[in-house]
Amino acid sequence: MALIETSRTSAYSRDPRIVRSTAPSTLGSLQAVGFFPAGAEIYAQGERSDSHYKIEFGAVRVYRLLADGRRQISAFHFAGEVFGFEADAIHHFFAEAICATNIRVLRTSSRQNELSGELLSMALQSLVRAQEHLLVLGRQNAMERVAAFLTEMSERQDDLGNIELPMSRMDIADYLGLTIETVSRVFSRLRQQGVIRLTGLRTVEVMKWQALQHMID
Amino acid sequence: MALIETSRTSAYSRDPRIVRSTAPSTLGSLQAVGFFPAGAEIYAQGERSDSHYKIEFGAVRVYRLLADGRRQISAFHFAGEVFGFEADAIHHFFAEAICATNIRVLRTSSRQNELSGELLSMALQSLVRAQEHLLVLGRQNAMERVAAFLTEMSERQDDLGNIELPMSRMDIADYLGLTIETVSRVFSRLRQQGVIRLTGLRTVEVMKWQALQHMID
DNA sequence: CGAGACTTTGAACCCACTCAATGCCCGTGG
DNA sequence: CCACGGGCATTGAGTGGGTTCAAAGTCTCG
Repeated sequence: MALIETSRTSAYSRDPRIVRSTAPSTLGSLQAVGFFPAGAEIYAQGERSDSHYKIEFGAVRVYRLLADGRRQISAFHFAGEVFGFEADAIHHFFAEAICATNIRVLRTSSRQNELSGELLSMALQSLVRAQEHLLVLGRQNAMERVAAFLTEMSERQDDLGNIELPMSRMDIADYLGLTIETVSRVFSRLRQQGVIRLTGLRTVEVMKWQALQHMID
Repeated sequence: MALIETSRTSAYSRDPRIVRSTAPSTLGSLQAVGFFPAGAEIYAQGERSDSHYKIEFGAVRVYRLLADGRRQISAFHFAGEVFGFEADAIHHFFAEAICATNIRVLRTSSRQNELSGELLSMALQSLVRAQEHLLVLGRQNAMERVAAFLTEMSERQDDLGNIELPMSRMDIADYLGLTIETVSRVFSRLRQQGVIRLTGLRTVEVMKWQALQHMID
């Protein structure tokens, strides 16, 4: 794969080699708990894949890179969710911890049928989310994308009204197919319109749900 | 769902009520073969979903609509493929035949485990395709999108070099998140550069594979 | 051969990007 | 405690690729 390490990720995130906190030793079918600090790589495109990953706490970004460094985050995952499904035992994407994250590795059992009902269900949820995100990337403008993002993040958290965003503006931009400047400008515009309040850099309070919903349909 | 019939689809495709050629009667677990002429609806967003669909011949588009008529095709499917996976027994998308198409309906069996291994595999293939398409829609320009499209269509057909495109320019545009004018302009540019030849309106011959590949990475 | 549907081409516009500078937050050290 | 610094985030000005609007061309099927 002609995928290269790019300058944009230079600083803090990729270099430190991470040691998983527990050994992947047990001979049963699910095991191995690992802690990943912010920015740590969980797996890389091209690696062999024989596991799924369940998040115990924290958050994960799954993404792809072009040779010139353009990045598309295909999904965010949060506590309780499972990710890392692959069709052919090869990882087609990169996965990194967004913040301090603990992950349980679910080794794909040879007796796959036992789990496949549950796995199928979770994979299908990922499929529907990805296909719905195609509409956002293909057909919605910047304002609609951010509105859709805030709505999605809110729906995936228990606390309604106050949204915690563990990811940076660059992560949001790379998820929405925008630049950080555009994301920032849209946040500002929503703030000026009184639709949201930025209670912290990574916390958003939605003041006018109706206005937000009206933007995405 | 606030999805409305839009003016763009006015003319030929949606109105004629289609009658499936065979009754969905049998009491076993997989049955009901149906023929769909070009433009016929296979299922609609919001309908109950208790089946998958296997294409015997023909081609299908799966898409979503916004209230104002903007459309995003999330996937094309061809002979031999299975589509219509849903996470929660409700269709989240529309599916239509692109051309004359025959479809076998696979009723989701209550003993889902028997099929789930195979179904899981096909669903995962759809998932990987959708996630890879996110990169195209989020981060690639018009030329790169068309090059990726031609490459994908070629890889999914046996005949290399000559690509059959059953779908219209509008379908291609709505798959790539572009307008028909842009798609047409890019085709023209590729033709002028000698990269492709348009042997028919719906047939493309690739003259310079290397140039095409160079565009997408 | 005519009509409608689809495609191609042209010209002007606009939204998001690029480039650039400033601001903010927080951890670190004097 | 405050000054400094680095990493993000915000804001501004100008540019450009794709869209929009419009018209001409082409294919197909009665």
